[in-house]
Amino acid sequence: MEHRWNWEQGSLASELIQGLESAKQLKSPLSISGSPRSEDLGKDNRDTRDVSKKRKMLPRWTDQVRITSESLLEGTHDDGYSWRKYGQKDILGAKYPRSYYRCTYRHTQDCWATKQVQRSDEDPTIFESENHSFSPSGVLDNNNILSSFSSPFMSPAATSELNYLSASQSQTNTLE
DNA sequence: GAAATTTGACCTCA
DNA sequence: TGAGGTCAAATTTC
Repeated sequence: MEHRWNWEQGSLASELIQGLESAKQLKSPLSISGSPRSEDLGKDNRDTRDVSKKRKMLPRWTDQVRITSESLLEGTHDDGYSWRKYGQKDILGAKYPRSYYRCTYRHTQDCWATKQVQRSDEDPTIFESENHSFSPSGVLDNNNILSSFSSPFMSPAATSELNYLSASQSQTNTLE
């Protein structure tokens, strides 16, 4: 895992800058510190019942990225995780389904990170990614924070979404 | 044949 | 009780 980070940190740094620029342009609620959203923290704090059955416990944060033809040409970026899709759901009020991804090495490397990718209704070129990452000890790992924060969008997850987007756009073009 | 994705069912929570 | 999140069998891809 660590070797992967070293291998990628150069490109990740530029990705981070790009992501921040995109976030500024989008006026997204993205926090520079990559902290979990306050509303979610509040929700988690309220939930002090049966610990074993708790859901939505992991620290999480969202990021938004506009997918452009340029970013497509740049190829895929890896965020340090290998993501595997485990579900997709139609979300009430959302135009596009939400996809659910988890770390491929969940069992072999105790990697319990998950993320959700949701296309924006207003702008289908924007993908909102919500990351839930933590180390097995329950303490956030710095690499996890940075890697998930910096470039979660062109991993296989986003690539898959892009394929979907491309297909949708092709259909739209055909219909027009 | 192994790994990844799809998708319907099931579970949990508000 | 409905919506969101996860599981797991079936299917697809490499």
